[in-house]
Amino acid sequence: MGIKGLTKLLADNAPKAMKEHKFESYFGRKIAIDASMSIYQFLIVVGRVGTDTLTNEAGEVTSHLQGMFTRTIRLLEAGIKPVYIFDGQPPELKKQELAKRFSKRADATEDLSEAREIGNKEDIEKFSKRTVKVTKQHNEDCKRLLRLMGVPVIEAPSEAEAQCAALCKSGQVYAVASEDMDSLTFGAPRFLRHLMDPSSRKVPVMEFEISKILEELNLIMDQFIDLCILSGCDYCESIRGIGGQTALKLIRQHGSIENILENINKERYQIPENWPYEQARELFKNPLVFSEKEHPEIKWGAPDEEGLITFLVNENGFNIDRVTKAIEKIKTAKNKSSQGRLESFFKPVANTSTPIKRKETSESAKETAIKKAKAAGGKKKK
DNA sequence: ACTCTGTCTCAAGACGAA
DNA sequence: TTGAGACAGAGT
DNA sequence: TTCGTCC
Repeated sequence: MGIKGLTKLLADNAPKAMKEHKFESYFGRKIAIDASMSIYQFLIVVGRVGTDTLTNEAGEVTSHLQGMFTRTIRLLEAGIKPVYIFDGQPPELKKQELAKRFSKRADATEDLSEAREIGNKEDIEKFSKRTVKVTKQHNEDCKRLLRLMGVPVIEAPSEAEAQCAALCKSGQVYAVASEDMDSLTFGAPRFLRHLMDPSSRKVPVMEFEISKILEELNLIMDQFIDLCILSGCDYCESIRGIGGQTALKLIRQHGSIENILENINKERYQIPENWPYEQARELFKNPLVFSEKEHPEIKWGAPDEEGLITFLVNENGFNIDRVTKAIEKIKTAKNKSSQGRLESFFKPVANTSTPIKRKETSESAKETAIKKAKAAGGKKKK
């Protein structure tokens, strides 16, 4: 779930800390990406018609491979150097949350068989999406694929998001790309949202810098973490009746959760029993991650052409022409970006963030989108 | 009236031929 | 899974 | 731009 409402909270209270950037401006940059999140999305959506997905001869799902393959090529073609981070063991505190998700999936499985009996297509599709789970096998498949592509893979000891943030803190990558706002709470200095979107949608890449967020909110990192816990995170409950806005007010007023608890009206606000906010804070502040020396060196290599053909074509039924063409793309992209990042390419574009709201009424949605795109494009340079 | 929270719903990739 | 948007209801 | 296909 990430941090509840954090995007909106930042848009309202720290708009200058968010900047729009062009996808192309990340040429030559090393970017850390949480793999599980992507795999999950691919399994849900790639090639799905009803309950069917893309599969190989043996009937095993290949949607995640198709998705990971094409997306990674897109990144490489843009000159981006991705490194994928895989999840390890979840922390104890998150187990409760995971248990909830597990039972939801179980419910969905029941709903699914019910829907099957009735034969409602839409329901079948809806419920089957909810039963999707990223398995060990999916993860292993993707690791193998990425290694064959010459793209580095890191297996985190615990939370992938935390490992991503650590890589960014130590300067091994330029930024963390994710849709999960947790990255900021883990202290990723530079965080990108919607990195993958701009191709098909009109959403620009949104870049957050934690230092600017802290500056603009006038908080120190510890207070920001407390703010996130109060707003609602994966590790523990929050206080009913307190959302982002109120949390920010309270943190500004009292400085820490401890002080808030001392001063708050406990008649009005129910503090959860045995509230483990201190442990949650510790998980954000000092998460279990590998240091630079503890994980393999991050290197981008040449693709293993034979290996890719064996894996994708022979084992998973991919079309050989497509794979061959794709390999060519990888090689071309590699040559182009091997000189690294030309700084002259990268003119600092001073663009301010635009608060994102604006309601679109039914039919004019398309038009509005076009107008927006034009307006944004025109404003950027002057 | 206004602000905030909580609950519900929805949609979700990438490509290229037409 | 994730966020966002629309809505209702509670509190100020 | 839209729509069907990828496996």
